[in-house]
Amino acid sequence: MKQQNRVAAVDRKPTMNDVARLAGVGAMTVSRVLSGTVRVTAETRQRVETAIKQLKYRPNELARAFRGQRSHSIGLILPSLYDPFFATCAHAVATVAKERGYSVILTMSNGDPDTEYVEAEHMLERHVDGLVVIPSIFRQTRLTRSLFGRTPVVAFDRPLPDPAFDVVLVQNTAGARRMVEHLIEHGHERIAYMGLARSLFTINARFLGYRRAMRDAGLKEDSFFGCESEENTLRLLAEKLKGKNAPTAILTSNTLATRYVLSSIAHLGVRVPNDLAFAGFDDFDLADVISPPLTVVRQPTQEMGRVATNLLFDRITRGETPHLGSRIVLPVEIVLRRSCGCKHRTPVVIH
Amino acid sequence: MKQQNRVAAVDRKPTMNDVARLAGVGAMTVSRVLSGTVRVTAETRQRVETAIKQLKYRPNELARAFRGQRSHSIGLILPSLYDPFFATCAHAVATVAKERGYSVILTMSNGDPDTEYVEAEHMLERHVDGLVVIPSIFRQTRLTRSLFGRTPVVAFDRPLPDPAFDVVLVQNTAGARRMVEHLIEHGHERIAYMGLARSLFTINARFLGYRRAMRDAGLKEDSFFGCESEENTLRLLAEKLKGKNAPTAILTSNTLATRYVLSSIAHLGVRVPNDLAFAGFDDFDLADVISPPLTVVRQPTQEMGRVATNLLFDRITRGETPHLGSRIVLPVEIVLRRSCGCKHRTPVVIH
DNA sequence: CTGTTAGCGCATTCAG
DNA sequence: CTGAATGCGCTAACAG
Repeated sequence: MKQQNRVAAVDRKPTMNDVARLAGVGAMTVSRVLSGTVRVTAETRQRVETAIKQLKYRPNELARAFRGQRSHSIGLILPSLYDPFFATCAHAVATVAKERGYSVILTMSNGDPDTEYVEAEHMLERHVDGLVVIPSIFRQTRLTRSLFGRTPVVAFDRPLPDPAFDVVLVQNTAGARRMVEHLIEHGHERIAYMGLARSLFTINARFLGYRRAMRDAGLKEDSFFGCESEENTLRLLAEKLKGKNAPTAILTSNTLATRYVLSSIAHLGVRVPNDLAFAGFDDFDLADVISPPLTVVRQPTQEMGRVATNLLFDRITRGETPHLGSRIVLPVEIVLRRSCGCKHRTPVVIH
Repeated sequence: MKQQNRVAAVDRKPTMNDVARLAGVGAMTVSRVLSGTVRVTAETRQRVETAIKQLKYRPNELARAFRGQRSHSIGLILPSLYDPFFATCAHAVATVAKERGYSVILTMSNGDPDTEYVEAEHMLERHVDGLVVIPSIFRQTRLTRSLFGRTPVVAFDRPLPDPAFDVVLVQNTAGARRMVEHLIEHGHERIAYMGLARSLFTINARFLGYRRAMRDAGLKEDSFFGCESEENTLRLLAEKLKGKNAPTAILTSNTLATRYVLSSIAHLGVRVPNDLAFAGFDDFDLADVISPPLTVVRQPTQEMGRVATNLLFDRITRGETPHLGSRIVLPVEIVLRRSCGCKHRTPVVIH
């Protein structure tokens, strides 16, 4: 019976000491070869590298993190991954982290402040070097600066109440406002805003833009924040459309609301844009495939995730936690398709 | 000037020893209070807990993992998070991990075998207790059992070549086959299969189901695997529809292909299901909102992620890495809406 | 019931 | 240029 290679027979994972012994050098020399920070004789390096390969040695990042007071990982807390918007954000964050050689620890808050808090604590226990988070609910979140100590935290998509946190947002208010102005240019005067709970920062910010545009035009606002379910939305839209001051145009607060309204519109047999013009906030994958193609405010989703993560790495690198965080607001685009009444054969993008 | 609380003035994070000192006990006692595995006098426990609160002590999970040879984290490698299908999988995996008190380290392969390999190595360096992965490309993946040593790995959605890996799949072939049979029942004889690259396991498996159904019915197959872009798909569909043996029904391989075909259909002004019946593999959010609502094979996406992750935890708990992995195949459903020619007002789900 | 010792794998500090 | 000692924070094993 052939003897097992002694090397492979070792049960536990090889350590730096194993490598050093095999190469006939000290552990430090191995460490130096690995890190490359200090000069080592070519011949010694060679011996070490051979030993590493022979043992299939892999540095223990856990030990390294433990020792070095730097975990080379960041935390990412999102409400959910079911929403493609959040998933896209996550992709962007993870991509930037990878570029920096960092790992991402992912967790979801489900939009619940308590879960969010507990998960943030877990991240802290894991000694993440920093945290990127899409906060749960503005008025209810338990995330405070003191919770995190010196660990940098960047919020994005939605702000955190404590201004000490950095935050990256998009032009929610301005975007909604411009969209409404466009609808007004189409001649609409009865424009409704349909959204999810106003307690969500983005939904509210967009509403404010809607309201501003309506007021500036001397029009009466007509908004509804109960689009939490398909049923509710259908019921409401049916009512609205039946009334004698029925809206002739609608702006939805986000993709979920858009989806519900779209479904309701189909149920009710309303024709878009003839019976009702329609625009949504947040672009999505099938927006230009459905009929008619949907006019939307497009937010720079990936960009937002990238900017937030880069900002976090700035903080990590500099090691400072300023008293007042940065507030970065990214521009949105208006994508004119046909649901608003435009006749463009292909989308027109306004910056 | 009021003196800063001595406790808060400490710069570094408090350690177990700090707590022990403050409570006037040994570090082990603190450890025991925390773990709760050994009995401690109520009074002592009280003192320790007070000290913990006072110092805002948080156990260092890094040290614990390092010491305990168990990182309490699992790795998750996905091709991408842009695809809502993958994102849904990720959500399921992360949810199960959270239930078990585990962290998830997330990374993307971008469908590239080399990236996948490098990322797997990173996971190993981080000493994840296990790995859940949606592999890149069957014939090209470099993920082998020997790479991982004793670290358990579960593949899902797509298998890995090495049968030593556990894998969780859905009924790709049977699902496609039944869908085609349904199309045949509608009287179609020229049914086309349109898909992405056949090198992808799922796309190929579904094609096999399509082919089987066609052959069993004595029909001629007509398939195309170039739906990698909107342009390609449009060009191809236009050609196909122009030909004298133009298909009267189409089955698409997945949501991306469905999207491209949908867009092409809109461009070409083809009416569904009158001019062309249409069914897709994989349900998606707007499938029942578009017009006509789309008939699809629905796969149990979340369930697949959950099952895979639970299987992984089984392996982790048992500490065994069997020579032959399990192969779990989850059932799919046929969701009959209207694009196939059915008249149902609401979807009919066939199990 | 509680304290002491020791060591997980690595890299900083200090010698040689 | 290289090696030895030391300790990061925690917990198993052993004493007391």
